[in-house]
Amino acid sequence: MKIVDINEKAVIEKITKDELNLDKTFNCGQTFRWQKHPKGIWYCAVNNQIVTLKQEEHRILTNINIKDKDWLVKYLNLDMDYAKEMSKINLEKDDYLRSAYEAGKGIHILRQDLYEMIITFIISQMNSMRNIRSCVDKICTQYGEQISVEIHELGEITSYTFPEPKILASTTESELRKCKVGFRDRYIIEISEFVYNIGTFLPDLKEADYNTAIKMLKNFNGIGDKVANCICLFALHHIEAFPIDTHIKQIINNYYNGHIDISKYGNIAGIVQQYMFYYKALCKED
DNA sequence: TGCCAGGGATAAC
DNA sequence: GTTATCCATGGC
Repeated sequence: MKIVDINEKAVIEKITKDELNLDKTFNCGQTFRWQKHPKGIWYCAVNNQIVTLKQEEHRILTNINIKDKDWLVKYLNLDMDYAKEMSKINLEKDDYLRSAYEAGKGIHILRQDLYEMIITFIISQMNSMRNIRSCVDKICTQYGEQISVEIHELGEITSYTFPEPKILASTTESELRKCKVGFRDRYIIEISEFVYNIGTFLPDLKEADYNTAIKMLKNFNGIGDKVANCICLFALHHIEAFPIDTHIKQIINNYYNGHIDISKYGNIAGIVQQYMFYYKALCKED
């Protein structure tokens, strides 16, 4: 894999769907904002711009200026060889993971915006993936900023940014409930107020190690063990984090005799978790 | 209709 | 330290 410059746009060369699969990566439950245009191009308002990604057989085309290639590498976690990492895990006696890895190959763990992940995974509690996407959509269209851009193959496309903490800190519970977040309204407003008032909090959280980050996050109402681990995994890139939700619990009960020793997955337990989650929740295999 | 969805807070023991 | 109940909302 390498990134080259074609007409000032970054192109990811020599990358297959087994190495990075955009469909799986954007549909696997870690992000709820990327949209796929009918013409097959993924787009989303991230990094203060509309980013487009088009997967071809051996390369990925972008609208990103070559100057921002470092951001792209970090966001898509192109600086990690997933096959190499997985080769360190013994799959021989781990039938479920072997199947899950085969199904989920190509998923990457994104490095997403911290505040967005905090709010998104507060919304995720006791909610369906479909509803989470709907809530996040409504929050962005009601509170975010509209961005439009002209893309050669698509014409003008429009997307909305995820709102800044300041915006949700100053809304009301009844206004926020128009986004159908239900009982999670006060959690969202409370943490938005805190993040806005204590400007050092998010930077400190980014500097913290995994265990410290979990403790800092669980201090808030609405963030427990599972949500804290999702935030650590999808925003802070603590890829040792292993969120246990209702699907993972069922996997543990049905395929691991009620207990799983995640130490055998070393420091990439989060990647393993994501293969399992994708296989169980999104491949409809049973 | 009742049950479940990428859970967590609270009260009760 | 564990357990039961409730919390909005939508799909099936």
